[in-house]
Amino acid sequence: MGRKARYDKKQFIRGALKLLAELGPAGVTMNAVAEEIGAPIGSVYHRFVSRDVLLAELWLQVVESFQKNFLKALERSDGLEAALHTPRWVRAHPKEGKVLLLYRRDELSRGEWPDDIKAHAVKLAEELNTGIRSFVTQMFGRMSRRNLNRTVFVLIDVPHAAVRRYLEVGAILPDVVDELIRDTYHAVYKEVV
Amino acid sequence: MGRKARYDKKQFIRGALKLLAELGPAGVTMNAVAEEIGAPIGSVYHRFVSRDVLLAELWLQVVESFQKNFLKALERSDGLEAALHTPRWVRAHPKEGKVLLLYRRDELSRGEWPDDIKAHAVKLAEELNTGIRSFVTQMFGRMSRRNLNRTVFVLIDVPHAAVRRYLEVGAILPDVVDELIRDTYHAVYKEVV
DNA sequence: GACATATTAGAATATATATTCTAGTATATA
DNA sequence: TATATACTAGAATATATATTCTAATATGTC
Repeated sequence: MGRKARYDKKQFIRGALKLLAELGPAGVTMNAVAEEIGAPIGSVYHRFVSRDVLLAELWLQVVESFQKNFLKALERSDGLEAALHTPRWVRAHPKEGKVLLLYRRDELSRGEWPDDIKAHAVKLAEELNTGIRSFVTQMFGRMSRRNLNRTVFVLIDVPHAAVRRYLEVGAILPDVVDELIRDTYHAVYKEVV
Repeated sequence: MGRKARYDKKQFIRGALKLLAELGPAGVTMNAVAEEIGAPIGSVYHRFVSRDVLLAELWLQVVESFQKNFLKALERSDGLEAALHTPRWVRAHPKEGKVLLLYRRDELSRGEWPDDIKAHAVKLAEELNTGIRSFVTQMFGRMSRRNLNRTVFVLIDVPHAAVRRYLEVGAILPDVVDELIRDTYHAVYKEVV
């Protein structure tokens, strides 16, 4: 019932993603998003309550994309694969990579989120959390704050740090990145592996 | 010649630093800066051409503060000390730490910088660059892109990554941070040290 | 003490964007 | 074919902040 839609959420999010990767947060104005896909601004607001929510959905989509295979590697107890997932994912998804690694969530979307979006965020956070915790238990035999810290560092923080520098200047990720991540992985897990 | 100043640059920068660390970039409005130190907004503009320039000067001051002892450690060819400088400096300068590690320069100050500020930035960048390069030469016997990459990773990227997570949530830096930085250092430099 | 001027004061203005609002359009359903 | 309504359209509005502007004020110099 009612007229057929010419533009849907996906298109607006794709447009916003492009603008965000190319111009940064300030470039993602509602007019720019509309223009990017040739829609009137009214149609953007027909889909998203606010810019804040549009960016929130974009953010969650990016996080979900990143986490998907990262968690799969963890489930296989393949820590090294999980650590190397970051550069690989970034190579395959350059725009998403920029969003995840160059901006902070609260820089993109600051207001209160609607319940469904908040729920989605909680779900993703919990998935990541339990994924890492069960990996730690597998890996070390038991959970401890220290082991958790080391794992988060090796599987997430270091890979992100290794990649970020290149994304900032828009350079292609060299292979050294993977090499460094690998070295760090073995160093920090030396007692275990 | 003229009346005595009641407010100087330093005070405004200090005020902006506090706001930035507490509220993020959006909290650093010109009115807020003025209010922070009880000055009229006209006096802020009397000292700084624009918000952009105020933030540029703040940024350079923070970078300079960070680099000072970092470079000293490098000059002593003390790579480990240089790597550990990040968590130590952040503990000693929490507000500056947040600014340097949580925000990107172009997020704070986007416009064209006046010549003197640009010159200052170039000077700092060159100092860091030559400091690292001469350290690499000392350390490895010769300069190479690969050795430079490894060094930047170990001395800067990894320490920053280890610290960032805690700054984001306003937590005190635990000792694990130093431990992890140390482990990574030895791992990546294993052929050398 | 008078003058020149660096500085304080803060109200007024400019500008950029998010958001709202009203009108028109196309399609599913009856 | 009539009707309800999801959607398109984009002009008008609201709002937040940076910036400008004009008028005082105090202090060093003559």
